[in-house]
Amino acid sequence: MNYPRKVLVREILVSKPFTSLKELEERFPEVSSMTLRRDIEFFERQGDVIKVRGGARSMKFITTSMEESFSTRSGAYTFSKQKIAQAASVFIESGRSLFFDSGSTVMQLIPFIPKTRLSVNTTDPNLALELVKKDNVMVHIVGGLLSRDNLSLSGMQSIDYISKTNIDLAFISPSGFSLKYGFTSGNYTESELKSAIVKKAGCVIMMIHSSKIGKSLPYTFCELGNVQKLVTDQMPDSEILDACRRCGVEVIVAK
Amino acid sequence: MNYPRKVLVREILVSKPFTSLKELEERFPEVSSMTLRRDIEFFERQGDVIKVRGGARSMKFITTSMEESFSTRSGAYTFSKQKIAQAASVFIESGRSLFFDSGSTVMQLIPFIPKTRLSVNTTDPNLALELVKKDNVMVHIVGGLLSRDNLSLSGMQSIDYISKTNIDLAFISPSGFSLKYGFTSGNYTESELKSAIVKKAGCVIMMIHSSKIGKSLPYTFCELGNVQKLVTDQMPDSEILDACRRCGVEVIVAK
DNA sequence: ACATATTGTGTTATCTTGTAACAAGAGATG
DNA sequence: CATCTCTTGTTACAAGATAACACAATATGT
Repeated sequence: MNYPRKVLVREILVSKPFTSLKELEERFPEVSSMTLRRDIEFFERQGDVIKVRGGARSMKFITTSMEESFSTRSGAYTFSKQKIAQAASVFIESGRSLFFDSGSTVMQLIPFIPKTRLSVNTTDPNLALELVKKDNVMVHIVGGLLSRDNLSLSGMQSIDYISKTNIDLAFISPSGFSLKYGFTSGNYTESELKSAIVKKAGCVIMMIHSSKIGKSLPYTFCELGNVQKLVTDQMPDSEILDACRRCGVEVIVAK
Repeated sequence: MNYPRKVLVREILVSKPFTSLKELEERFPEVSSMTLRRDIEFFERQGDVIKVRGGARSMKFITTSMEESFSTRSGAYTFSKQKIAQAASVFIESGRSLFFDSGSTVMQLIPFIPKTRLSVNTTDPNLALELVKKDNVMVHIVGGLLSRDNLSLSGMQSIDYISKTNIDLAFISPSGFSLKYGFTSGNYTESELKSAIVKKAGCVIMMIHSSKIGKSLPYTFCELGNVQKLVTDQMPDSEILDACRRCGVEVIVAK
């Protein structure tokens, strides 16, 4: 089975994001366009390309272009999460040791990280893999058990790790916040870890989407009094604002 | 900005691999098909779908179907690496605590892991994220500094982590092996860590592609005498075989 | 409030592209 | 040598995509 044409067609197809049928026709005038269509069909079955009107798009490029947008906008409320991230990012100063919580809100911080020497610790391997692309950041992953639910690390080893790490600034995104229960999480080992981080961090910045304010989950990992900044996307109600004022928590509403 | 239709359209589009325009027309008879086309166009720009003849294909499904083949076939010598992995996998027993080194060779182990309760520690976040999809495995990530070069973890914290972890079986893939220098690596902190792992592991299985035998890199992390098994894809020369026999190393050639 | 942009939508006519079906040629296989 | 399968070419037809314009609804600025 030797199809020199097919091999060449494949090379062309995978070499760039889109190849038009026209292009192939010009490149291979010795065969009919139907044959080239069939070639495209063949490589679609192989999973190399995906047939679109007028030609084919290379899978390789589809996935890489996906990844770019993936890290920035995934899930719900992306726009407001970006705003929150941007507002929170102003507290990042050169040379600091940071902690980044797992989750989509904190993930949005990545594009806003200033180009200065930084050290970041995180419990989120996906976030770490994104972060390592920025070459001004030393990326540390907190060891521990990887949870299947939210792909974040926690457990005994992670607490041990944190106990030996100095953190200037911790960016945490809680699953819920209410005046009654404080900042809460849905997972025991995780809340245990977050709790340890809050204790060690010089400054705790809570990044919380307005939709999570008023909600509470089973495990409280810290009280309002333990944090320094609260960044959200909508002005919280006066009761919460009062409480923040009493506790000395600066409230930042991202616009 | 409230487009109830668009939200619904999106839900339909991303819920399955392919949605035909017809389908959307039936679901939304109140708008023209042109509008639905434009919706598809919109979500194509968003990166949610990709427009094909007759409708749209969901990105989510495209990438997941891609990933299947991605984790298995990536990089050079994939076929022999799979063979090595398969041969090495027979040593995995239920209930054991394993260590998986970073790298493509060890990555190939994943499909061959038996469906029994296992605990795996790894320095490779990508490997961990693959592994966590298998729900019989407890996945632990060794904490530490994430290297930009090979996306693996090492450093002080990782050694600390290993010192507190019991490992029955360690699967390591060295960058080089020669009789003169033993098993070598190109990175100091990594070789330091690998060295610590070899010391702690009950059984060390070296997975090494034939192309790396005879090569040596700057840092030796262990000698032939420290390992129990050596899995490779081609019969090594007699000098190496002799040395293995003297050191009590079982040589497995994957076929 | 008014006038002006902007945006979303519908309609049509036209054109491009894809498909299906059949036929012919080239190797392979008995 | 007959037959089978696989690839390719041809044609006619159907389906889908696009562009251009028109109109309404909503935003925006004064």
